[in-house]
Amino acid sequence: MAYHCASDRHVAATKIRCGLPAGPARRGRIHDVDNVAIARALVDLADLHELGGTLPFKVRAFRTAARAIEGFGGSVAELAKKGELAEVRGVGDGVARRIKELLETGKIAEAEALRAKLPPGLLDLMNLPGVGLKTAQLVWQERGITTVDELEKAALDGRLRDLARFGEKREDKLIAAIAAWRKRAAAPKRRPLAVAMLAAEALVAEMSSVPGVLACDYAGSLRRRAETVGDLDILVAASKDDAHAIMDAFAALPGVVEVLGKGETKTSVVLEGGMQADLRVVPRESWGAAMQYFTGSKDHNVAMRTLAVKKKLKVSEYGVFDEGGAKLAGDDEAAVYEAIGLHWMAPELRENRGEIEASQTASLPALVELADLKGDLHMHTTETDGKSSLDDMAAAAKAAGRSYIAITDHSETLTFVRGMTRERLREQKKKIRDVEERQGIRLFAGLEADILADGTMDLADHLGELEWVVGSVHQKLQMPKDEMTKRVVRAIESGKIDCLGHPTGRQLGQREPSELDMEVVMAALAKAGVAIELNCSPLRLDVDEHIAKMAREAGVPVVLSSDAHSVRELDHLRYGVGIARRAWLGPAHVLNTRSADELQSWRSQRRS
DNA sequence: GCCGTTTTCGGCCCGACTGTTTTCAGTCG
Repeated sequence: MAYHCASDRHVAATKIRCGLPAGPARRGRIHDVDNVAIARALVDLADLHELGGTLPFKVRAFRTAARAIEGFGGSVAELAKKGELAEVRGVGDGVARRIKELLETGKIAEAEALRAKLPPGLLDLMNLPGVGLKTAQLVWQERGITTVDELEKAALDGRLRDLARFGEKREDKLIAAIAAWRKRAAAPKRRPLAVAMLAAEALVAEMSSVPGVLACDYAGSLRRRAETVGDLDILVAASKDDAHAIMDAFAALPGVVEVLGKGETKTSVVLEGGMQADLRVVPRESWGAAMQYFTGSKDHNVAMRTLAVKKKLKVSEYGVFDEGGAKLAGDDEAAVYEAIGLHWMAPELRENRGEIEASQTASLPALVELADLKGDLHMHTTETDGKSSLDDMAAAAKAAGRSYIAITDHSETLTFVRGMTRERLREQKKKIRDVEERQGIRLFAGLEADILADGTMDLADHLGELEWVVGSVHQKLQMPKDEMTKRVVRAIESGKIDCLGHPTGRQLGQREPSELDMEVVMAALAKAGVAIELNCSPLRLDVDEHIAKMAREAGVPVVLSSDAHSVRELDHLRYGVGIARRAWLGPAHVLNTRSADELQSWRSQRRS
């Protein structure tokens, strides 16, 4: 969905009740109102103002602030306590005042007052595709319709067709839109990065072989490597004469279950599994400008265009134009940036989090790349819950370009995966030496040792014999924040682990992260000289980009690990690289960009 | 309501598609 990935609609459509979290254990802890809840309250406020006829720019300001808060790294509630809300770009005095009220009282009186004036259900109408402010107001005022159910009934009865700018066709469309909306409401809205990437890569491969296609690639939040992706944006460069046939080919691809719309430049389809994909056909000479435009993010593009306007230039998906309409750039993405006085920026940086300023001053960071990763320090074998043998993992890792790996099966406590005992670890170490020699890749005899409930380490007296130890929490993930923080800090301070594995335990769309005071954990890591894992498994991506950024700022080395349970999963590293780049990590911030020898010397330095 | 190489007022991103019109409003991305 182009640069609207974190769209206002998305936030609004997945509304949750905002206010104080329920339950005796958390009562009164106002700082638990998180960024997402604050953002949703502001989107609600924007919707209410919009329906109430408030000035559009004021409505937009609330939405901008909501987006900024949703994407903000730290805790906005903490900032509010310190009176530093102005640190968030897009939050001024007005929004700060409303946030404070929300945190103190659990609601915004202004929103409640507006809501009281409006019939309940009206906001839901605006979440329907094709229904915006004007239509919602129209059906409410002219037909007294305030709920989706009423709207559906009116459309089925043919009671809408006489309204201004309505007709039979629109009625039919609305009925279909409501059905689709109901269906979608039951399905997950955003997919993990890996799911989206595999689908997009398949689409790009198919479209690349269609006659007339000069170039094809994906853009959108996927190109920016957001951890979850809403819609896919596929771009094709082609001449106008071929556009029609290319659209037909796209709509007829295997895996397409529904065509939502088809025009000269854009076709939208729904794929099996419910994901939406949009194809744009652009002229060859606009390829760079189109890639730039449809990669987003929205905030990045707005900031970039605002800069262009100041220089009396106009930027669109067709190019950069001067006042006289002369085209300055378009076919090449880097040239588009250069035309407005900026350096090209990696897509992962394009979130309007300082990258434009960095580009202006030529201080953009050099970002880590997959090829920089010399080793992979977390993987499993058939010895515990892996699906591939030690031999196969070593061979596959070498083939993938790694020069060393750590074998880190689970520890004894995890009985349900036949966790490793001391004896089996000693046996495995011998085998590792043998495989190492035969396969010609450096192997570290390691372990993913469990951090027990009290913060002590499983097999604690054996860890000193190992060459790489990942310490991870696998059980009792739901501890209260204070206890969990103490538990993890104790493990870090034990001197027995090299890296904290999947630190929050989250699984995208499946399991919420454990409650953890990350600032305390990060300080402990920095002090003890222990690394933090960015687990690249597409279901985890743990830690996220915000925590990875904290690590960079705290000087804590980050380890990008596949956590592979089969040879195929060694490929997971590429997803984590995207997250690391979004956190502005360079090769120097990532520990496994170092050689095996350098890694060992890092380890021994710490242990001395 | 926010913000500043246009700086405390006066701006605030731009184009395609759809369904309704017969020149365009509304919606979306």
